[in-house]
Amino acid sequence: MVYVCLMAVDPDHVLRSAAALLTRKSTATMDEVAKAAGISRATLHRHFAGRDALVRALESLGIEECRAALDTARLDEGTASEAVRRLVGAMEPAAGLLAFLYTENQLFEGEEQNAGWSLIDDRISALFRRGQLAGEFRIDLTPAWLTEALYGLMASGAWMVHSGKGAPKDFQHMIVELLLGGALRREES
Amino acid sequence: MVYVCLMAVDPDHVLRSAAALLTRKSTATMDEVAKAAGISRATLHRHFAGRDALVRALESLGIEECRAALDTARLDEGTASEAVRRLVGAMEPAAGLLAFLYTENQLFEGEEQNAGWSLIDDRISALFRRGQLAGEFRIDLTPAWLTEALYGLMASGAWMVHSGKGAPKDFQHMIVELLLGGALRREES
DNA sequence: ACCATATGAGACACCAATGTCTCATGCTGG
DNA sequence: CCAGCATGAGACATTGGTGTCTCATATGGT
Repeated sequence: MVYVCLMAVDPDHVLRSAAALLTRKSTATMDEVAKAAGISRATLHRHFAGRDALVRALESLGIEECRAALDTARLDEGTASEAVRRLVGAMEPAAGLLAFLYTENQLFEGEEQNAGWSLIDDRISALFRRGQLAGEFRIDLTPAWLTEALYGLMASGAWMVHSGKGAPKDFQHMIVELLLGGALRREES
Repeated sequence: MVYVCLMAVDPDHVLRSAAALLTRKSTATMDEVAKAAGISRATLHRHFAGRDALVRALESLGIEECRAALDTARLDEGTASEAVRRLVGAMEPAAGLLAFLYTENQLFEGEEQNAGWSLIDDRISALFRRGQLAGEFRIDLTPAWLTEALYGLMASGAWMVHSGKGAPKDFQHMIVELLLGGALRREES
């Protein structure tokens, strides 16, 4: 007879609470993370061996959300511009978590889970490359740089929204318009 | 009789060493910082009361470098586009330090030294606003967002160079072209 | 009703980094 | 040469966070 999850704590809920907290305060202690999730530190420790394990799990969550966003954005359909717009919209909910991981991962430099990120980078880079081949995007900016810039702009956008200096509803527009159109005004609308 | 700095350690040299190190490893200990500067931890501690004081000093250094970059870029001269290009070029040496402070300052949220940053933000925002008033920049992206985006792109650029995925010589071009022109290809060259 | 399991609360040792101290050793100016 | 001071090295206590443990309790299945 197998006893499955009696008063089980939802690990996903814990992860999302942790993500929300660490997004705001990246140095939050295990105790704070536990309180934020509404559980005790002991229980938190039962589900995640330690802080490293927690961050790893958060990284996996981030990778998974990115993958899901990439899927729902259907990068192969329509013009590359439209795909970029969909992508930014789909990734918006994960922007805060990504910003946290973006700054945290410099510590795990040259580690293992980079494979997961590489896949995501590749898919985004491929999108920009598709736009270049279609004559839609300029070719003097490498897909790798455009990908990195997309991350940076999403982090800036998330920071702007989080600090109250920008409205969440403008998130997608701000990023897409700047990334694709740039700051220069165009005569041809 | 006043004895002035006999075997004095150059505080500026210490700060720059610390900046270079913390740019790469933001969690470096005081011991590592001291070793990087070629001094003992005791001496480091004599010059900077603690880690907080060190970070504060680094923040002041960053503010000062930004101010200097703003001055040398002569934001009032020529077109706003040219001024932006000069600004990015002038700020490039400080990009790594800025990226470090950018992630570190979320801890000192709502503190005092923000006044220094506000001045810098204002000058950059004013530049973008000037470009808008001159009909050079589009008006649907706020100066505040353009400023934030500039920071984000510089951080991404610094990361790209630091990780070896991009050449330092491309730093200015990558950022300015994307920020001003965007990713879309233009028929009118 | 009973038992198995997960949880909460707390105690505990441990570790890394910090901050403070002392002392010996240099160097520099007079 | 000598006095004075900054430095380097190291010892030391302290702190904050972590990881592990135990025990009491509540809950859900049988």
